[in-house]
Amino acid sequence: MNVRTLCLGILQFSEATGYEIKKSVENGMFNHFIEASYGSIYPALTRMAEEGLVTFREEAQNGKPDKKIYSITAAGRAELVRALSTAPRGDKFKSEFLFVMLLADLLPKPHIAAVLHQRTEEMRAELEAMRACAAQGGHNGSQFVVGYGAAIFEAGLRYLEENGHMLFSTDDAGVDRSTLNTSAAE
Amino acid sequence: MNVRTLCLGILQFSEATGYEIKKSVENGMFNHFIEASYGSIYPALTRMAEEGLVTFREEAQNGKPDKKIYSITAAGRAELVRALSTAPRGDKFKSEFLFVMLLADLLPKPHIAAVLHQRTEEMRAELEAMRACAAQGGHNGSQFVVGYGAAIFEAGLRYLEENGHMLFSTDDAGVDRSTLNTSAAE
DNA sequence: GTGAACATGTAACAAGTTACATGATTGA
DNA sequence: TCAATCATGTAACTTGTTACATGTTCAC
Repeated sequence: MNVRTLCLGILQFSEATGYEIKKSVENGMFNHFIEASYGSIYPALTRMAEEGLVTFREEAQNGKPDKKIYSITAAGRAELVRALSTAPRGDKFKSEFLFVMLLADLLPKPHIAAVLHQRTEEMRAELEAMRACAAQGGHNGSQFVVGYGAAIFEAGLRYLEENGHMLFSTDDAGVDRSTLNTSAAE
Repeated sequence: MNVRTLCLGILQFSEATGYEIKKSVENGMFNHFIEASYGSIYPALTRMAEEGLVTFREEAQNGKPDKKIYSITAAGRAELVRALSTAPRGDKFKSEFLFVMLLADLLPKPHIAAVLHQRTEEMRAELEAMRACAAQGGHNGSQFVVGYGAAIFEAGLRYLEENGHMLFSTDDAGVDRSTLNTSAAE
């Protein structure tokens, strides 16, 4: 999924400026599974306006550049539906944190403890933010999506709390050379 | 985290060819939070060999190109530790599936049902593969990491099973225009 | 005899991020 | 007075993916 579709999806909820789109992706209800920067949002909006997928009206401002408030058009909605209709690709999850934990043996234990603690706190904060969003309600889709995020974060957090100690038990046989490449499919 | 660090981390477990690194990232125990393609692995390995972070011995093969079996060096290990010591960036989760669910209103219900069903089956399969990996054991780090993945997938799967129906209830007030951009921090 | 697995490598391309440029206002 | 928020936009840069090139063996 590209930034274009992302913008169309957000504009489907309500008209917005590029700035607002960025903010809603950064702090809003969906920040846990979506991402985009100004450098990709602004060009996408400009191009889609040329193509008739969105329109905008300008609002003059004091000092700041004119505000461009974008709305999705019928053509844009059609394009959005088309994009949403192709089978979604599998979820992508990338975690530097887990990679560090995987190789925890190589690092001093106090450092591991610190990293673990910090990640726990981050997740606690994110979960709380999500629950606050969930409490505000919204339509079916957003409730479902926020609920999913909360479920995942809860599970992750609980796992860290209950299993973090694994990284410190002194079963120091070094790394296991036999099972790394073994997949269940083999 | 870049492909270089990724390769060093895997070589820390055991020597391997570029091909094997790719496979272990694709099907191995850690495929749920790591990713890399041949097009990034091979150049990384070549360059790191030039820099002395890894070494390799060649094994002649019939028909196939010579096998290059890479090992991490002391310098490589130092570089790995250095890379692992900088604070890990927050986890990144991207989900086209959730984005489609967010906008489920726009699509025919049978289609949503199909997408939901497919994602459920995919996750069920992935979870099973992960549990098989977990059963094989491994050192602390890998157990922790595989366990984390399993916990997350279990939670996600359970959520889909228990809440999928939300997307079909006929509370058709359209999309909610008021709560989209509202973050908990505001 | 057809496709998958094995095995390496490159070049063109895609997509997005970072950093910069500009500048008023507002709160700590 | 210093940082943050509001507001748009561009250009250079990173990073990695996709597709191609090559060729054998093995299982169905």
